[in-house]
Amino acid sequence: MTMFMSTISGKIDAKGRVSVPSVFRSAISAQNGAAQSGAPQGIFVYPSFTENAIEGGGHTLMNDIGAMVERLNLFAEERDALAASLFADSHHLNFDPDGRVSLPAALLAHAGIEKELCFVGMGGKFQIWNPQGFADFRSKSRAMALEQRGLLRSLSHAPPGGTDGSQR
Amino acid sequence: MTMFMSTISGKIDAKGRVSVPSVFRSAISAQNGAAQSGAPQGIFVYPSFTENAIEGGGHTLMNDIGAMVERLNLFAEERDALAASLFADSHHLNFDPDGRVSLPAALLAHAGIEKELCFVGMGGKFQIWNPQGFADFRSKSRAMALEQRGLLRSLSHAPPGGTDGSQR
DNA sequence: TTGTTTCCCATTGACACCCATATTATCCCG
DNA sequence: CGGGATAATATGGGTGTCAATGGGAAACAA
Repeated sequence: MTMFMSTISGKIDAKGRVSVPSVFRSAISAQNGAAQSGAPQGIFVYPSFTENAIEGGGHTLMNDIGAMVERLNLFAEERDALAASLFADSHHLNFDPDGRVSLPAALLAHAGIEKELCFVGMGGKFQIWNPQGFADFRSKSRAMALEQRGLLRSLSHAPPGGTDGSQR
Repeated sequence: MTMFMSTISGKIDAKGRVSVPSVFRSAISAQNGAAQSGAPQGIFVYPSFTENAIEGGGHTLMNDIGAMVERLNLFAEERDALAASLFADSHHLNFDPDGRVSLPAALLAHAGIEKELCFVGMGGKFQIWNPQGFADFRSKSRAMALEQRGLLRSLSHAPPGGTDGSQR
């Protein structure tokens, strides 16, 4: 399975375009099953619920979110409300012939992005951050991850590191 | 199963390339199931959480980590933080036709590597160290191992390649 | 018109591929 | 057992290709 990883910085040009890193584009075509030549290529993006960042991914990501909503045992009203809040702020962005997209102004505002930004791989999805904002988030995350090391270790039934127990 | 073992030194050339020792490459193709002709070759690397070293391995290593995150039943916030810590600093590095890779500058900085480095086998994964840093780490490990002699003795019937880290 | 979006092309720079050489390991033969 | 030949690896460097980025021209909207 192909996953989004690494952190790649970029910037928005005078026309509001951003290059989606090529490694991310490959991951997306893998997700979308690049088979269909005429298949609509591009990414889905929406504001992160918990952070000041933009979140995005390929088709499968949006499908998973839809499936999750369906699976929840909610009254029709509640489900509609949830679906609305999930999808209302979501956008499908097409690649231009050079693999660039134009991020909607509302999303840029939510993430506090002016010109500089960075793409952050998170496995099944990715996020787009204001570089400074991500630096802050990262140090917080690292602290949390360290606290959770025991939890991580107990969950990995087949730790790759053998007997030494050190898990990253 | 083939595992990473022994310590091999190398250096970074003017273009930032390093030869991955051939014994490690063999171990990796074994891990990746070299069968697949089109299988993506290369290594996954990320900064060690606990040491000033780079850590790496084959596909299975990253798959295990991904599966681990999937299995976590956390609040979105915690999960994102964890995923960011795990994936944002991870990189997939392709081999050039001669088995070399280019280590990202951020990782080199984390490990304090300029030109000289050494690959250290750790069973299911390996580490890349600044040679001096590893020497220091090893003497510390040895001291610790001595203190734990009782523990070692109780493990003496375990498979070789244990926790003492002595190689070469 | 004016502004916005989409496509296309040009430049730059990084990286991948290829080849050449040096060093080491392995094996065969004398 | 030693010498030499052969293969495999490590390392250095030249060059072509591709990704990123900026800007211009054509389609489209208001």
